[in-house]
Amino acid sequence: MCIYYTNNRNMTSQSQQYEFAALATDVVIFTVCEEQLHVLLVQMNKKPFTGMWALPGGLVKPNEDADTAAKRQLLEKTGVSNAYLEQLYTFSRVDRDPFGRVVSVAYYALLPKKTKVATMPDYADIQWVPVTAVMSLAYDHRDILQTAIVRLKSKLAYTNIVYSLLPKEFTLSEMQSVYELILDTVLDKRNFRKKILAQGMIKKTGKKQTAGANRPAELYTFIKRSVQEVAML
Amino acid sequence: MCIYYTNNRNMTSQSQQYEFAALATDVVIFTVCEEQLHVLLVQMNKKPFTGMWALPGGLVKPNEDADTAAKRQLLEKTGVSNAYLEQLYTFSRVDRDPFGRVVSVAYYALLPKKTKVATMPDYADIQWVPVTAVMSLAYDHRDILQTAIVRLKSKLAYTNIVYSLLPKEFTLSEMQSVYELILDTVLDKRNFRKKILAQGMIKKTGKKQTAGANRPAELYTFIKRSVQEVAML
DNA sequence: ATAGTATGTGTATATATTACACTAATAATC
DNA sequence: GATTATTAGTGTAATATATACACATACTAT
Repeated sequence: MCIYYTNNRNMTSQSQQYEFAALATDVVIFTVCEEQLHVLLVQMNKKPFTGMWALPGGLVKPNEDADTAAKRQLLEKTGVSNAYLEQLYTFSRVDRDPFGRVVSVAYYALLPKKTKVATMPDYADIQWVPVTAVMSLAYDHRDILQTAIVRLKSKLAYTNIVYSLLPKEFTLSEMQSVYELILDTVLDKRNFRKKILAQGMIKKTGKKQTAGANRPAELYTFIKRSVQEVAML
Repeated sequence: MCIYYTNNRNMTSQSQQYEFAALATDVVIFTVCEEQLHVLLVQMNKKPFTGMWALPGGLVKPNEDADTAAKRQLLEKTGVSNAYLEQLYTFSRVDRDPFGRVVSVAYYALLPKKTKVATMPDYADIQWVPVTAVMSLAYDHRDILQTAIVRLKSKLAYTNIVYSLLPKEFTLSEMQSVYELILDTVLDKRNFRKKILAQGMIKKTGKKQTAGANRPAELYTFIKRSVQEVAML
């Protein structure tokens, strides 16, 4: 790494115009609601993507690392600062941005429910969209989204990150439903409960779900809300 | 992403000096030999890291994406062009390079055996080093190596990438030994063979290992040399 | 011929996964 | 207040998977 770098120590981009790329982050923000996996999209109001939808994102600032920039994006768009956020993949196709060389460090975030999002002045619109309803997106954001969905599926199966998609207190049916939606499977209720409870990662709160014209469900909570590598399914 | 970008369309780095980072790749190149996991390191001959060891890497060229740059690094350092190569993580700490803002997209590669490496004119030395013997490294390369080791361990366990660390034809003892070394476990020979053979991913070649003052081992080969997600252990 | 060394193999036990159907608790309706 | 509709909650038997464990085999070197 050093060798190329020292050959180009003056950091102007005049003669070596593309040696230095613009660095951006794009964040795939997921949530589950109404029995569907949703992703937060913004509608662009700048050429050449006017009217098109894209993932929220932006350039990394001089004093930021990519993690910080992604966290900032998440906060600006959702007001949430403590969500699960993980680096996904870096997309660097030379022609991925029509304006020039922009490399994007993509992240994905998981929110416990459809957070109310304020329309930003910089965008035409901002909305939660069911992932099944997402059509074409600006840039290579379709690829980024696809990569995020694959990652989410695999992480759900072998870690406990489901906690980040659930509210603090939740029912076992809600939890099972999250797995079924995202993994696109049907699970046996008794076997699911047996397995999840055997993990020892959740406990009863003692409380029960209030509303509902049927038997009220026990509310559970995660003992630790931190990521652990465990075969959940 | 678009909003910031369009505000800074002129791609000179004069006024917004660090908005545009230098983009580099560093490659953690692994191989197994002499019953140890080895990593390829280069010794630097430029200040301020003169004499220090580092991961092979370099700046991404204008017409390259990060994958291409990593592949080139691997080829330049080892002469190998068909190894397993996977993006690992992007390291972007603001002060990770003493010369300025350099963001590194790290990769890791797996080679079937200790490939002979030619000393490069740009480096003081280049060597295979057992990972247990690696002390401090230049930049944040210690972190990168650590991240790569963690990734390698987990990928070994739930995919078949072990094929990329083995020669075309190999014995079951060799294969078991790779798992034992990297995962730092002891495995039961009969159970290991039962499980691996049950996967149906390898087959006998019919040939036997020649040399050795003992019973010659059957040689096996992978039916497909491509990555599949399978619980191997 | 013998000694040394790594290869190759099977079975019994324990654990984990799967398949499967009814009762319980509540709200809404009559 | 009895009935209906709806989701919650529970156990067992069968199958599949994982584990623990010891000796005969095929070769080289002496």
